[in-house]
Amino acid sequence: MNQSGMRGDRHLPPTDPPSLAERIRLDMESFTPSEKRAAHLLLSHYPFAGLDTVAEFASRAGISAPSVLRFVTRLGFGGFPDFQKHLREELEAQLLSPLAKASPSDKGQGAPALASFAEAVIGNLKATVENIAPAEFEAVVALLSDQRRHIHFTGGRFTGALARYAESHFRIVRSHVDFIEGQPALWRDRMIEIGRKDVIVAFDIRRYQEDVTALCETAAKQGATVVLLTDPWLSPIARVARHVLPAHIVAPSNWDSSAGLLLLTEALVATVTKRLWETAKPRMETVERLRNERS
Amino acid sequence: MNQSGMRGDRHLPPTDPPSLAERIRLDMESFTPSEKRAAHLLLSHYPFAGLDTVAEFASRAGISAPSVLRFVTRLGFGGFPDFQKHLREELEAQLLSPLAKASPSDKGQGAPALASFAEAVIGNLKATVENIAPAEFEAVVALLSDQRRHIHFTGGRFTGALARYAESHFRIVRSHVDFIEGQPALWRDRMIEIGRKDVIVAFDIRRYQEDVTALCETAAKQGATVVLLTDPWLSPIARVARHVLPAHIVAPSNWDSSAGLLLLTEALVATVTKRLWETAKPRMETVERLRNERS
DNA sequence: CAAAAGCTGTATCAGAAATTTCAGAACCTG
DNA sequence: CAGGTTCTGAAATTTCTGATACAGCTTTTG
Repeated sequence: MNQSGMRGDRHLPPTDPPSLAERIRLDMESFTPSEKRAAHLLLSHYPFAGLDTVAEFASRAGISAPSVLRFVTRLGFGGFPDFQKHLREELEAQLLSPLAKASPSDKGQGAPALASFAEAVIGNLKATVENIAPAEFEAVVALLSDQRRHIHFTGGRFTGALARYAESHFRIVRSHVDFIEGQPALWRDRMIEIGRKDVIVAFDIRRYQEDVTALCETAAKQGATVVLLTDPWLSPIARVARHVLPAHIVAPSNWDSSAGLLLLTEALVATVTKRLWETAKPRMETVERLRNERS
Repeated sequence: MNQSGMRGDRHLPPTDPPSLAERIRLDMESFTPSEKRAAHLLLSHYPFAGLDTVAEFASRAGISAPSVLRFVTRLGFGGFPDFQKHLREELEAQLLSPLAKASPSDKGQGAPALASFAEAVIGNLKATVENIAPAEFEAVVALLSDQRRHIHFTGGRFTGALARYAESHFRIVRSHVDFIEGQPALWRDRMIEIGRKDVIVAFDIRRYQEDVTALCETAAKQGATVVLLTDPWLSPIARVARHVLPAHIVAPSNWDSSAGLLLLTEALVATVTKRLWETAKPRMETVERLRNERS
């Protein structure tokens, strides 16, 4: 009986308002390239991007005005004013309704995976922030803001990318910054130069890598200050580290998430940049100028 | 010259949002009768009543269009468009930061900086997830799960680290994975081998890098499929990209945050790993065994 | 590889919207 | 109640926006 009902309830979204944004996401495939640009712009600043003029919208999206018009026409509106009116009404309805926020549970295949993954990552970030001792964070900032010291970044097979990311930013903010490959053969020789004025910033999460540990132990033995970014179970490097910043890493995946480590890294970059602004600003301008000249 | 502080607009109240509505309430007495009607209409449906046309607003308020114009002029705006723009911006600011109550008070201490930074990053992640088209994400997963294709990762000076991060994971999950340096000299030769069966996954956010764009354009010209992870303003690579995944990147820093890109990367890794589990599992075990043997 | 179809931007136009002008109405003020 | 001031709206004016036609280009298809 009632066959339609059987499959129907699997497709009909239980959520009330068939938001325009949702429709756009679903139809994204059928759009032409420039329509996709318009769609992305609109979704990224939904719905405010659409409340400006056609010219403004087109300019921001990097397409021409007629393309914008064709876009809104394809969405089923009679014209741009119609489109704007819809956005305003939707916005008003949404703003006046009490919750309305947490609804958009998309049905598709990819979305739930992405959404739940994101949720887990966000949980990690919150937990990470709460478990960082302010004094510890501040101490690391002070260390990295000391221009007389040399800063060396290193990491394991996955976290090495984060170390590189950190290095590529700090290299611009201040001098005496470099990256050390994890393989012993690559750093054994350089260890002769590591001393009391050096800082090793190591990234290491579980499946702790022996070569990174060895590097840090050697450096510490020579008097270097070791800063460790790791997981809550603490890499063995913690034994020789002056400062430890742990991040939560568990995600619904076969892999650990490094988002917390990235958060700490970026927060350190941001804070140190502000603290060294007087000297960092001219450096950044110079770098920018050199880049432009080259091209 | 240029004595800061002389500017007239310095009398900003210490309280955060000097909402227009508040000002109108305070100045209500000084309005003329028809201006009061305009003010009441605006406040009763704030701010949506002001987003319509002058004629509409005048009609609803029961006054004439010129009276509306005089009203907004008296409020200090250069014209009706200015007035509307202000309303939109105020609305957007209010809607986008239901969390960001604490304004970026740069007290310099470490912990608040970390907390507010984390809040911004979390906001970015949420916005990123909401603006990703499920079909787009799914399409990319399918592409990266196709074992017959070759996957190449690349990125700019900062995002290159993310590309490496992605590569170091996918390399273990499946075969035919590599990393391409951004510098043209390093990839020109390899381009000869790029064809229809190749997939280029490019990371590129603003200050878009010309060499990465050139790489993708060349690859696309040879028939490769280009996947782009970028910011909401879309790297020029979007022109040749089959799929685009934009991530929000604005943070209270002099630098952009790549957390959204990392989230997408890790979500892709997690999903593809699950999909290829049959073949990925033995691969991962083998990798693990080889690592242990070596040490 | 050629033809067809589709997509996109430039140039242009029509029309609507905001703004100004100005004369009359309402309201004080003495 | 007359003179002056302020306020208001109809109509004229100007600005600017959204819409369209068309041609070049890219991609697809046979």
